Amino acid sequence: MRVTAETQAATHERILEVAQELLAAKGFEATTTRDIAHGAEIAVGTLFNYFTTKEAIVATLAAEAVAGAHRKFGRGNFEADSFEEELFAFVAAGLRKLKPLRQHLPVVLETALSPLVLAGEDDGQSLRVSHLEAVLRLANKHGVKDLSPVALQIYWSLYTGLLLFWANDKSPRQEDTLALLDHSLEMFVSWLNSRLDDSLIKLPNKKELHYANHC
Amino acid sequence: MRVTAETQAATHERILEVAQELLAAKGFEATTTRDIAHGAEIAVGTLFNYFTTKEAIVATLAAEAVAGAHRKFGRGNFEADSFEEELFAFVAAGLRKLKPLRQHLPVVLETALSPLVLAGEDDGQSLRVSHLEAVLRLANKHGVKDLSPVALQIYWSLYTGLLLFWANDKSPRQEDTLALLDHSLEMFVSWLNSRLDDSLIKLPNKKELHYANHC
DNA sequence: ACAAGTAAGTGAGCATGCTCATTTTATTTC
DNA sequence: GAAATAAAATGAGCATGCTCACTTACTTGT
Repeated sequence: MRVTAETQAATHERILEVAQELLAAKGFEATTTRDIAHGAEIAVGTLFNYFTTKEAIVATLAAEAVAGAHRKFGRGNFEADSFEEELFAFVAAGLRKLKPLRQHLPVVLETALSPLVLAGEDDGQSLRVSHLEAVLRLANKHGVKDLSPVALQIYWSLYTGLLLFWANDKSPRQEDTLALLDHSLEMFVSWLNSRLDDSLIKLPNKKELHYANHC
Repeated sequence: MRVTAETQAATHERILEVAQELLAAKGFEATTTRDIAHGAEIAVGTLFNYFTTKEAIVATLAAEAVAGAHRKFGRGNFEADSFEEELFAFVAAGLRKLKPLRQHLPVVLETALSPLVLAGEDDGQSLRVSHLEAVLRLANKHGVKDLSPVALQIYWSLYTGLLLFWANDKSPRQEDTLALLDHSLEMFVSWLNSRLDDSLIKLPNKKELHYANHC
């Protein structure tokens, strides 16, 4: 069984390699599951023993690509700039790793990047969860304690919007995407700070007010 | 030919009606294009003379659903609250119209809701473009002049993030979504205001600084 | 009134993502 | 080492989104 386990890991890896090559060469639509299976020298049925859907393969590629960046920033041995600047560096590092998949990210938006998708999913959710965990670690490191679920969701909106924009960014070196990231984070972080201030001054929470009659 | 034109419009409408019924009854995946064609009493080929893809049908349903809200707020005869409150009411009105399609919105995220998708698309882009145009009108009405492309893109990130969240919102009356909307808009509008202030005080534009070496 | 031309309709058929009953391979038991 | 058992691989086949060569229906010119 040990031999089998190693073989399985090798097959898993081979599938991902072949998929990445074909994806880069022909794009997502033109790359059929038969192609991938053939390239990995397995049957189609075997392919689906390793990945539940074609999109899951891309999701896994994306998750593995950014895993490095997550680990690097998770160790916390990065020089401590401001929260905003470190967050910027973190996201930018993730983008660099994701570059080969740039144009194929929209196809995983629905599953891997969607918020609140039914839990239990293997590789899809890992991208979202591990990214948000890394953001939380960065926040805590800079004294921004316990981001609320709403704050995390807003961050996720901005992040997925950035990825979608990036996928279609035609500017020469994707500098438009970096500008968008810069402004998004500036807005997000200063909003976080203003909320911290509010809670210190203990202003009455008025957020219930003007959506009560819009339900 | 006039008779034909009317017939076409009727067929177009019948397709949408049938699609909406089947979608509500069985969901997007379980509703086949053969089902829709059969329900509309046309051949499958005819269906694809009217809509380029299955998703385009949903996109059209969504676009038509929100058209009413767009027109209402476009007329500008709405009592003038603050920009933030009117924007909230605008988006909330859109959500109410979209309610029957709530769970099916993710499938059009890739196409209809994606930013910068190659122009020329019929119904998909119309949702994005007309929504942003309505937001621009609201902004101008409240003295927020000429939202920059970046600001619009950030708004779109927040809006699509909201729709994705809404599609999976399990809270009894989707109050979580409204809370998310409230916070998103509060952050967005106060960020807009702070940018207005900045440009008045003519601070040197520092936005190029810290992403220059992250490309 | 008829022929020619044009636009819309049609559905058999294709491509492809995914399944599942069957076969093959690996491991354990005696 | 043979039989039994478990696990993994297999690929024919299914479902379905979409196409396209052909048919049908209607308009126009004479």
